[in-house]
Amino acid sequence: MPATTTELAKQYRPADVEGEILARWDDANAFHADESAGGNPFAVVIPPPNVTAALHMGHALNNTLQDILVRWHRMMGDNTMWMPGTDHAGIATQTVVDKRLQVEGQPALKDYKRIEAEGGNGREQFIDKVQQWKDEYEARITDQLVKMGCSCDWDRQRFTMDDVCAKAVREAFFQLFKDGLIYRGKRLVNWDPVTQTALADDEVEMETVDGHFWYMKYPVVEERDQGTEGSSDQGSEQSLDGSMARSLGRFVDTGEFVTVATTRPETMLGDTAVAVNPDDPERAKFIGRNVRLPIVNRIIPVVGDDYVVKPDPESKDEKARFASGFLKVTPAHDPNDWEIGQRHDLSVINVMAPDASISKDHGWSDWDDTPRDEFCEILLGMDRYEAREAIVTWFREQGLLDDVRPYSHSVGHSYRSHVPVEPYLSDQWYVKVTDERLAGAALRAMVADQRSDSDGPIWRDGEEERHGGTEARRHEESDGDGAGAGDVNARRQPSAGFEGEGDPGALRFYPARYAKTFQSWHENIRDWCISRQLWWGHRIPVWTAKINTRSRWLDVSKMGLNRPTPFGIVVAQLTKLFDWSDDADEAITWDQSIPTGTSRKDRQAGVDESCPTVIRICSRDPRVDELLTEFAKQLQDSERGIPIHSKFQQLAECVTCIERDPDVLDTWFSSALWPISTLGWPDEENNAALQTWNPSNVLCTAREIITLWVSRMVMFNTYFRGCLPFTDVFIHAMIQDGEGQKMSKSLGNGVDPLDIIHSHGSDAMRFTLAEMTTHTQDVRMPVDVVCPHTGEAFHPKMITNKAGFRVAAPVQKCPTDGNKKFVTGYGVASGEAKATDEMPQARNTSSRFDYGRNFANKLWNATRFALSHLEERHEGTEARRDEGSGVGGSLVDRWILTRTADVIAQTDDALAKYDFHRYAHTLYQFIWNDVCDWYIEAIKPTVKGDAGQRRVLATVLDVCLRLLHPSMPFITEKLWEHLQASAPERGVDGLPCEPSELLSHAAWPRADVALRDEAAEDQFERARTVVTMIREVRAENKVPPREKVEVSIKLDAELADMLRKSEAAFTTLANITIVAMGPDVAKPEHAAVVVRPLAEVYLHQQFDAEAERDRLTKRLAEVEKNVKALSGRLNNKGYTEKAPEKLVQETRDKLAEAESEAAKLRDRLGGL
RNA sequence: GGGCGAUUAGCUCAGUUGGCUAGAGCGCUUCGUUUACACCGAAGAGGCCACAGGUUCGAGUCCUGUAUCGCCCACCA
Repeated sequence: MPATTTELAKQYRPADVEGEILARWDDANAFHADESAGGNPFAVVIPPPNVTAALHMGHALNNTLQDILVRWHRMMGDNTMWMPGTDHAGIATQTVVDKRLQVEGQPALKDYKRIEAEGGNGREQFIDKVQQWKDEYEARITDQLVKMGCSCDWDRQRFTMDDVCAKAVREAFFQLFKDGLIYRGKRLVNWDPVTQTALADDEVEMETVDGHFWYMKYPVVEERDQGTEGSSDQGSEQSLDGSMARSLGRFVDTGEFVTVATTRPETMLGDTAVAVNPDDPERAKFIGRNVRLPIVNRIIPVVGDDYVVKPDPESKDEKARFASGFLKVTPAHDPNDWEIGQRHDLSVINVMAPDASISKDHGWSDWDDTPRDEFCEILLGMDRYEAREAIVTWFREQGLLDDVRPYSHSVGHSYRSHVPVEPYLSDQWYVKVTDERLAGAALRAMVADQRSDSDGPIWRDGEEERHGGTEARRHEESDGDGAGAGDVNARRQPSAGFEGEGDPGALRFYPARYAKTFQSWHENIRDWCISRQLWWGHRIPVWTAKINTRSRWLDVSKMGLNRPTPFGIVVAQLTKLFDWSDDADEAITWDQSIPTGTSRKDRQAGVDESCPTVIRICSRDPRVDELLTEFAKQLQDSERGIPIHSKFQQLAECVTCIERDPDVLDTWFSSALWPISTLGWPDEENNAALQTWNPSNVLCTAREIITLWVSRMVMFNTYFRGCLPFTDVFIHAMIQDGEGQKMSKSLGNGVDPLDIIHSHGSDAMRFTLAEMTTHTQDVRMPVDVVCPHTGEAFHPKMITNKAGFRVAAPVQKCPTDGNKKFVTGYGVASGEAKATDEMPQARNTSSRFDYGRNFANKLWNATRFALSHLEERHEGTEARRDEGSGVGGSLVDRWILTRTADVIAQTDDALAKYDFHRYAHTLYQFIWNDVCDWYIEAIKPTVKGDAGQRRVLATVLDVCLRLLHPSMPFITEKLWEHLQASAPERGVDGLPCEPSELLSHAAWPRADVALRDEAAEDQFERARTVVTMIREVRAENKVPPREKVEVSIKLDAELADMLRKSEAAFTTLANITIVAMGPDVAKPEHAAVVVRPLAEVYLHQQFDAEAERDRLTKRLAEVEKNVKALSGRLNNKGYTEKAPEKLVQETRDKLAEAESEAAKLRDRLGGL
């Protein structure tokens, strides 16, 4: 295509270029990777953005950095694949959609829940609504990524809930279940009593609340028929038993009291112990005794637990100042108490209904067994805060309230309903990540030099005991395989990519400090709750069947089965139906359910392990779900007398009821599989993509996600494939606003990348983001607004909002026309202002991106200049390499080539270390200062007639475009097209420039060491110094820049010779005519003088005594200061004796030079 | 409460094993529209490197402590 500089606008206009370049890449399917292509594999998986919202600046940063790495490796010839996709983001998306439905006045979640409860398909209907949202935002996110220039393999785009990923999720769940690493257990969840759902931890907002500490007295009791002393030993054991409480009559108050301190008196109804610190000298003696819980009259033990803070009124620790030393233990309503309960095997008594009112019907297991006061019944049905008032009043009236002290503390609130969350006991699914095979494997995955061994053994014994994985352990034992890590690896299929870099033990963090976060997380990890009471997500593939206890054993032998268990019967039936033949073990597994009481005693009550009443079935075969759905329906129908289909009859004899688990999996479960699910795992056979690109090479992410995501990917990838998900983890900074606040939707300070692309262009955004990326944690980006009336960008008027954040005032005035107004992102987000036709919403922008925009424009114009000269080769001055002056023969040419070679090396080094700042900064300085300010200026007088020089120019430009392409893909691709047309022959010895249709596919530059020319660098440096001297004296003497002046220069012969060789360049740069130059040049009359060690420059006919005296005096002061510092250093004996000789010699040389210059300056001053 | 980071020019930030006469971009001052670029060029001004101790011949850089800001984790006695 004919391309001439006339086509290039005087200014770079991104909007004119970006669309066209995107189309070219698209036409060429430029970023599609072929797994069979060979070469070093290089893979990156995108951290899949949530489909909750459009991308913001943090995503722009994250994806820019990935794209830089990906484009770099693609150009280096690696088999490069960047996997794009999005995350379904369970609760966040469900909530956002629910909110939108509410705002739009449409049926919302609660309506669909009602439909579902009434037997309709509310669940499906609601999921459809979420699906619509997902489609909309997935498209929007993809559009944003495309417009940012992300070179993802769009043919492979995935979504965490698409079929491919769902298959992986199901398989992973099945395997973990089968291996005893998934279990069902009780846990306190963050319960929102208003919306009546569990909340994830990150959906809980901490707010400081002014409350009180109440000090309540519990009477100490002892058994009547024993002495007053030493009754404790057997009492504590037995008091756990409900039968003990029934015989309260055996206990009498001793008249002693213990005083517990609490911020939540209402939970005392559920107390099952009082704890004291065993090291507490005053109170430890109570351990083993019992107290009577007032109101309820439950007899509860005093236990010793070092969690309890010892009281100390002088302590810095607020808790110690407020503590009474006795801690009431309410396992059902406090997470810490739950832990204490686990340690001491305490009963768990839940005294609240899901709406957080006091209730006896949700786990108040000893309601009928305690001789409670009548007052207890009055409390039933009260809201938790009413109950608090009532209970405090009761204690006061009974004289049992010791004290009340004001106390402010932080309390978790629901981000949805804004009420305090209630820790609430419920059944949940867990992954036993505390297992050696998971957390242990994650620790072993770390590269040795980043792992600190400070905290004893990597794996601590007895961990699972503390975190309550009892059921899972039992299962493991019953399976009898007790699979250790070696076992796991043994049955994994080894794959081509497993050796070397991807081996466990190769995981490395950049910057290294984040390895610590990773390590300590795994050393203190708790089992992972993976069930969520939501609709949007991967549904848990488990069916719960109730066993017909009457018939279950009778017919087993007659049925001819070799599995005399209810599970065996189910399997036998399903095997027949699905023709699994001998592979049933591979297709289906089960978990004998234990009634989910919470103390060991509860669990044991009435449970005969050989005769479970309920089994949980998990299958890796999705067809089972369809079949069991049908079966479940038939079972229901059969209650209405409809006969069961013959194929289900045998099943129906042993199963009375079956239903699918209603919960979905935590979003992070599918995210944890992302590196393998996207590549088609679990299919290993003939799956070249998986073999090639797993492990991938680097994960780029923000640090907040190390625990949530990185950890789990490492554990799962290691467990399922025996290799790492990636070898490098690069953690980049978080972008804050100009006030140092996190960017967030609610503050309206988030910036849409498309807004920046609109105001500055994609390349400018990317390059600036790269330049901002240092190895610190956070970077600030002041946010400006663009007046929608005039397009003017300015810093908005800020206010402090109610929560104390600095935000843009909701309504702003146009800076040029005060009558026109507009609203800001904060105004809209906070609901304080609404966008209208007269008052539209402003786009955000930031002047930070001027840096990249100006640089893009500089590159654009430098290229325009270069191309206008390169085209002239058509006019008959056809160049052959090494002809005439020779390629790179002149000093400036040799200099720019050696600089180019140096910059290539620096660029490689920076990128290899994920040092994006240095990458961008190096190129910025090189292109702007070296290429534009010096090289191009220097060659202006000669380039037209010097074909060799044009070759160098074309080569340097070529290399600049290649090096810059990863960060500025659009402008460089566009300019590449023109360069191809104007100068198809490029490259010099030692720096080949192989042609390529697309710059995206061009080879990464590689320079021969022979191109390095230290002499040229040194010589050019001296020439540059002389030019700068001349410019300085010109400016001081107010010589207009365009005026050519006559100059004589006194310098040594070698330098004079060199400058004469490059005279055209030299005189152009300084805009001078040389009158005389050499060691013997004398100062002419009426000449201005500038003196440096290197040379003395005389500006003819510019003598101005005053300016001269000023300049020389000023310089002399500087030099004298320097002399003083240098000689001071040399006079220090310690320095000359201990510092390296080379350094000392350098100092001596510098001093000599400075002294010589000082002498000359004094001489000149004397001559004035 | 535990952990991590930051504090360097008016602003946003570099400064890699201690050797610094401390740098960049923006902003500011002076000059300038010579045909690549005013999103530009030339020349300049501007810093007790948060504070206090220590190690060292030598500290922006290493150690200890203090202050302020930010982030992550934990946290309802």
